[in-house]
Amino acid sequence: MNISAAAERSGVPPKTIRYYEEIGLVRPLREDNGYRSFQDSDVHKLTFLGKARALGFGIDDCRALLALWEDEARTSAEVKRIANGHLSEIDTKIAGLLAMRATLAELIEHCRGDSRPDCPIIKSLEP
Amino acid sequence: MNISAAAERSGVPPKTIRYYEEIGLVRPLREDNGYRSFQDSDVHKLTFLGKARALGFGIDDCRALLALWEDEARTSAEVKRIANGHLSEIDTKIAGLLAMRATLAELIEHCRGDSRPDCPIIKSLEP
DNA sequence: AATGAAGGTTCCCAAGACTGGAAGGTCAAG
DNA sequence: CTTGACCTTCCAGTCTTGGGAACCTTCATT
Repeated sequence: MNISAAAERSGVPPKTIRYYEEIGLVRPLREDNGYRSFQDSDVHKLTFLGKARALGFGIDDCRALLALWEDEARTSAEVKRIANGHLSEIDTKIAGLLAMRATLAELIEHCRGDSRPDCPIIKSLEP
Repeated sequence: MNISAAAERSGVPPKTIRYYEEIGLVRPLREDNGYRSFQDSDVHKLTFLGKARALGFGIDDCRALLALWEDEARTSAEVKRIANGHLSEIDTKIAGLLAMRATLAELIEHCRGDSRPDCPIIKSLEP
């Protein structure tokens, strides 16, 4: 299977697949002509990676999760540990964004948004 | 005033100040020896930028807000427009993160996290 | 005067995770 | 044989810093 077929089946764009190969996440075989040759197992890995990325896992987490997936002796505790770490990061980001949002929304609420220069948003940024 | 003093007063690190100069957000004068020479107005701008960045505004928004701040003929409507645009982006990000968080939290909840390989988190990533 | 510390300067590299484009090889159909 | 759709590699850019090297200036101390 060529790269575009693998891309279509996995949902991961060709460019990204090449990048994943470059950083060692997948290792497709090569045809005599130099084209990458994807097995079903490669496509499965790519699909796995696509889903993990969609959940926001970073590349390093993806690498670890992929290794665990292929490790029959894995423990669910290790998987859970990684997932919990990622969850914490997400929560931190959400908290930061919510704080920003609250401040910003309040400023916007008090801004008349008319043709005058007077504006609490600008005012809040002033030294 | 040298760069480290300006950094201290504005709260913006020297490296970041140099970057802001590079992209034209501030234009400090230069001493004969080549050192940057910051006026109070430069420090005020940097402080303004620091606050705007802390609210999550992108560099382009910061540039626009800075211009509006210095424009006596500005309209609060224009400021509000930028702020609302940014609020939308924040809301989009929050929504994405909350969706991820919900999925991930549910998976984690159902993962026993023991020494066995069986794991709903990994399972959800499988093709 | 000489020296050393503490500042300043520029420039390059790294991050994360791709994405776009250029230059060129390969393949199947007409 | 040509066309067009693939494929390949390599280079560069994204965005906002942070780290560090190599070098210059200034000031204080020996």
